[in-house]
Amino acid sequence: MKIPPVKGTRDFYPQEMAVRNWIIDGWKRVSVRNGFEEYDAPIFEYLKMFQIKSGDEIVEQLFSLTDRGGRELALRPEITPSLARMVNQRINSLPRPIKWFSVPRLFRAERPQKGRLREFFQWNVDIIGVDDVLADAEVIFCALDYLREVGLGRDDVVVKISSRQMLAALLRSVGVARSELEELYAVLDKRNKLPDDAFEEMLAEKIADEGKRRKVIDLMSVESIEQINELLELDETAQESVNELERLFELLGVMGVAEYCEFDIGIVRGLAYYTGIVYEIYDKASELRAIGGGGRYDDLLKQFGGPAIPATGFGIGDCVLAILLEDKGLLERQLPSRKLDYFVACVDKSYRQAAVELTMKLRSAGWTAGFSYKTAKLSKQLKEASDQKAKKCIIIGDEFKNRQLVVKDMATGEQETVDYDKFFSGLESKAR
RNA sequence: GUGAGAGUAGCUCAGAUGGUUAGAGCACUGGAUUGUGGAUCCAGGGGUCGCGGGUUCGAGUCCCGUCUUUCACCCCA
Repeated sequence: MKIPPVKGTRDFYPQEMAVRNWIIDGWKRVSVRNGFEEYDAPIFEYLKMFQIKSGDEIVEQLFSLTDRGGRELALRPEITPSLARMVNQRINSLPRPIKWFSVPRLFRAERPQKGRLREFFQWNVDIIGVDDVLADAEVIFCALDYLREVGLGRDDVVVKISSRQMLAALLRSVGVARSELEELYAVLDKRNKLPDDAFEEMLAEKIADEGKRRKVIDLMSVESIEQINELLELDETAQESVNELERLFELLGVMGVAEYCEFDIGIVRGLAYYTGIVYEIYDKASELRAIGGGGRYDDLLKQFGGPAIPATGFGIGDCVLAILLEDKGLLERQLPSRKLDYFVACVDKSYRQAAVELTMKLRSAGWTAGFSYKTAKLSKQLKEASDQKAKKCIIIGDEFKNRQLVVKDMATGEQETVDYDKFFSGLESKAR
């Protein structure tokens, strides 16, 4: 009976595994050099943990189960709640700022489509305990540091940035009630995803008043922070958040990544918990869904039963990123790394044991070494050596009776006969 | 959850109007070559044609269902 892979999952053959490792190793390396420490949490949590933040709607999109003790659990669809829990548990003993990252494997029971699967990896980088917009700039830099390193330039990716707090203040100043904001965000989030008339139609369902609606549409059409000043009289909160955004762009300039960043008032994020700066990372051609996104979530730890501590961070998934990297031709070189330092061949069955023994000696000395399961035909063994990308091939033949080996350089084809003991004394000094 | 397209060997795909034993290239295994690899040539293995049901003397081909997949919508943490 053939059992197929589960819907929305991937098998990682060595080829795909090499790509996955390359992506994740890059995430980790960049996180560490930006001063972040790695953490992780269980792959399943109490179901209710994921309901706190997002409500019952989210439950439909979770893989959930009841264990034998009757506990209602769910495979994690994100790691931020676990992060909040972990930080809250030790909030009084953790030195601040808390700069942590993680590469969790996540699960969402959605219908798979381009760039979205049911099981995936996500790079999460967060700074907890810093109010300053400098922290937002630092995590954005961290994301760009990675993207730049793997070869994505300013013609490939863009970070679109706005501020929830500013948007809220501006909407209130044009007459939108505080209680209407939440629902409106969902519509405004579509601003960049819909044609103008469809967007306006959708907006009309939320805002009946023509004049008020016009003002919102005008507001959502601004293309720069300066334009906001021209369009509206700013109250104190609005001015504060505009200043904050301006400072963020200034800092991104200092960090040398300004050309990757642009203001876009249409960035709202679907998620309710964002409180300040929000951003999404897109491919420049905007052909794919968002590569990642993030923002400030100053109230989240409190919602999870902790003190009110400011926090900011982002997440980047592996699916869209891999598609973009593939499109840009940046994955071609990521092949499985089965590269042998030495391949040990023997010309005759009688030398087989010597070949095995020699191979193990090489391995113990720290070299990557292999031998063939075939003993017939040297030519076959040499073919196997080149298939496995061996740098050198050691041939054990009749010279071995005089304790000598033939060492062949597979790249140049040159070979020399060397004394067995000399070969090993030379090797060990090299390995150190 | 809604809508549309697709499913033949590990991969890419042939297989008019239903008709004997379902093919090719690549990949894989072996040989040509008993102490010298990447090439070439030759040979071989590999398929319940996604699965189930129906129509028919006969189904890879037509019909229905189902699963998977792709794309879009919903949603996007």
